[in-house]
Formats: sequence, structure tokens, C-alpha cells
Amino acid sequence: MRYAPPKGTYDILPSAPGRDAVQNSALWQWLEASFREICRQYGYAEIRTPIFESHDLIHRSVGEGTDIVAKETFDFVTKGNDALTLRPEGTAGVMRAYVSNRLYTERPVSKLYYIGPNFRYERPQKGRYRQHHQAGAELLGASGPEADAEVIALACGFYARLGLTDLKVKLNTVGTPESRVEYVKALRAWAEPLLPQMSGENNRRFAQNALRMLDSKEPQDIALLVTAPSLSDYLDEASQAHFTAVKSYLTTMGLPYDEDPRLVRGFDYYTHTVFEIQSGVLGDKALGGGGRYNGLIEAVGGPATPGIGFGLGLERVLLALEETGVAFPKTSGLAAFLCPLGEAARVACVSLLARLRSEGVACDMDYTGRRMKVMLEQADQNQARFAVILGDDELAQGVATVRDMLTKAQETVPLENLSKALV
RNA sequence: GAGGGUGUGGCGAAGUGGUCAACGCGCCUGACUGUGGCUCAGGUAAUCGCGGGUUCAAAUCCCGUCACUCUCCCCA
Repeated sequence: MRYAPPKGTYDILPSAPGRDAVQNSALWQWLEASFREICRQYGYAEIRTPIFESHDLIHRSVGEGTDIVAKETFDFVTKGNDALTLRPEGTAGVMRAYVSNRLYTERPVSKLYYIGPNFRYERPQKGRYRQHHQAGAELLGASGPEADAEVIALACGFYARLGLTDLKVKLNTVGTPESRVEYVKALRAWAEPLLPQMSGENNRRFAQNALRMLDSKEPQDIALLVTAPSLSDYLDEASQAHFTAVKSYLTTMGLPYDEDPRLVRGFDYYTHTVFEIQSGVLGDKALGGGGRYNGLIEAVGGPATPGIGFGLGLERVLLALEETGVAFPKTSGLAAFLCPLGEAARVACVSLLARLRSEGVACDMDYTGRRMKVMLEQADQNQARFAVILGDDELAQGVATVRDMLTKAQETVPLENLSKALV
């Protein structure tokens, strides 16, 4: 029996030409390093939380009415009868950890980032996996619009650093829970008589999560929605002022955005600012998104604390980079590959290899015992800068032949000077 | 949840009823007894997704099944 990876998952392999970019571990290292670096610049520190959390945490914080929780979570019960859920997004777990560890007592503002897998039980397709990876950041303890702008700038800065263009930032505000309650009331009143004309999906949403009716992509719904009440009419003054300030900061930072009054994201915990970043080359598919969630920390048992953050789908970043034709960075190889000729040289190479490595030289040696040609090919495959050839002649004189793999120039180097010659 | 498409060596991919299932890449061997990325020659590797049926004969036709993939929905 041969096993395939489970549906919607894939293996990430050492440099695998001919395979999908998402399967290339070197690209993941590059992506992750890039994200870590920009987070460091913005003053964010890494947090790592479990990939599963209690069923209730995930379901309550993301929202029972959301698609993600209603039909896409991996839920399971342990032998100890604990109901758990594989995390479908990053924020809930980070908030839980923030409260569990009372990080709010350490400093007034916490800036956290994370990178890791998330799980959603969906039919896989291009750019959509059951296990996908997100990089995200959360800014906790700051309620001002500067925080919103910074978080959006961080997300955009990450894409820019990678060389991604053709992006759109969609921006909206969903106001406070109070104003939203009023609005949803009005929306439902408006929608009720129209339900027979609306899609089945929006009928479901009407019952479970009326706000998301706005987000429908069905033509019949879109036509009807033109007459729907507008959320902005229900916003209180403070919410409007906050949104105006966020927009103005973005403009100041030179970050273009599209205001989209119908943007409603898939999590219930959002308040005020919500945003989504779309990629033109992926047909405006979302590359990432986020928003403010001022009630969430309180909802998971912490002190009332404002927060804002985002999550970015890394598979989609790779797809978009590929689609855009951005050149992926070259991976760096070994400094040296040792090629022993004969048994005596092989024995000598084992200790030479150990010595070079202890001196900090990235190196490897041939383990096949095959011909010189094959050894040099391996040096080539490993992108070694130098091949170090050691045969009986060299051994007798205590030297090695160092071959520059690019120029083919060779020189004889005493073994004790080897590490200096390999730079 | 709905609808398409595809399953042939490690990868890509011909073949649509009839001798030992092309070819390309990779890998291996040699030309080149201690010198790679080129070339040439040879070689390795496939019970044609699985099960059943039709037929003298099936990768090819029929039924079933599984897997993968794409689109819509939704999302990252």
C-alpha cells in the first residue's frame, strides 16, 4: 500500500525543480525569513501557540454563524473527552495565549507575530488547501487609528519586500457592536420581504449571520443589495472619526486603498476597521486580510483590550509571486564538497570533514565511493563553491587539491590551511 | 454543497481494440583507469489507479469504485 498525503495537504521538499513552488522548502525559508525580518523592523515579536485549541474557544471567537466555523473546522474529541479544534485561523489562539499568560500585565502594548499552519475542511483547489500556512501579526492594547494604519502597512510592506505588485487594499469599517446591532436589525427588516428573490446562501445567512449577506457574489443578490440600507448610516460619530483617521494615515503613508462598503469579513469578532488585500494576478483572490477586534480579548476572558491584526496566506503569496514572474532567490550551497579517491583518502576525509565543520565551514563529502566524475557532479548538485580532491598523491604530501567549481581553477593547499582557502 | 476534467516508469507525456506499451527528463554504465555542467553509445525502471464485464484479443469499449485536479460557493 502506498500512501498519498491527505487530501488538501502536500509535502514540502528540498529544492524540487519541476514541482509546485509551494513544495519547495527553500522558498518557505525565504518567505518566513522575510516576514520575520519585517516584523522585527516594525517591533513585533514572535509568539507560537498550539495548532489545536479548545472547540469552544475557536467556535465562539470566530463566530458560530461563520462559514469557517459552521462547516469548515476539523473538530475532534480526545480520549480524555476534551473537545478540540484544529485552528482555522491564527488570531483566536494568540488572544487565548495573551490572556492565559497575562501578557497584558507586562506592557501596555503588545505586538506579536506568528507563522504557522491553519486547517479548514474544504474542497481543495488552486491556492486552497486543508492545511495552509499563514503569517500574521496582532497589535494589542492600542485603540487609535495609527495602530490600524501600521498593521495594514506591515502587511503591504511584506508583499512589497517580496516584489509583489498588482495588489489592492480593500477597506471598510463595520463600526461598534452596538451600532452593528442596530444596522443588522435594519438590514433584516429590509431583506425579509426579498428573501424569495435571494439566493439560498443568502437565505441561510439571513438566519445565521445577516451581515454577510452583503458579501454575496450571486448576481441576483448583488442586484437587490443596491437598495439595502448602508452600514455607514448607522455608525456613531466616534466610529466614523476613527475610520476617517485610518484612511488619512494610509494616505500619508502613501498606501493606496479602495473603500468597499460591502466588504464584510468571515469572522464575527471584527469591529471598526476591516481590510482585505487582493491580488490582481490571482483574479482578485484574497492574499490576506484582517481587522480590528476590540471585544475579542474580553470575550476570551481577558481585560477589555483593543486589538487589530491580520493573517496572510503564504501559499497564495507563492502563487502570486509565481504568476507575477518574480524571480525566486537562489539558495546558497556548500562551501566545499570533499572527494576522496581510495580508502585511505576516505578515512582521512571523515576527520577532515569533522574538522572543517567545527571550524564553521559548510561542507559535505562523497558517500557513494564512485568515480571522480560522479563526485564532482554531486559537488555541483550541492552548489558547492569548491571541490576538495584528496587522493593518495595529496595524502602523501599532506595537501588537498581545491577546485573552484565555477572557474575550474585548481590549487594545492596544505590540509591545515584548508578552511582559509575555502572562502 | 454543485458542476467539469484527468488517472500510462521517479517526473512529463504518446498511444482510442491486434506482435516484446513510443519518446523526453531523471537515474545508472561506458567513451573519459584521478576532474562536473556539453556530446555520444548502452542500460534501469510501468502487473497502463483499482475491481468487474464485453471480446479470440482491452491502456484502448462498458459498469462500478477510488484518487487527484479545476470551477462555482466560501475563504488565506
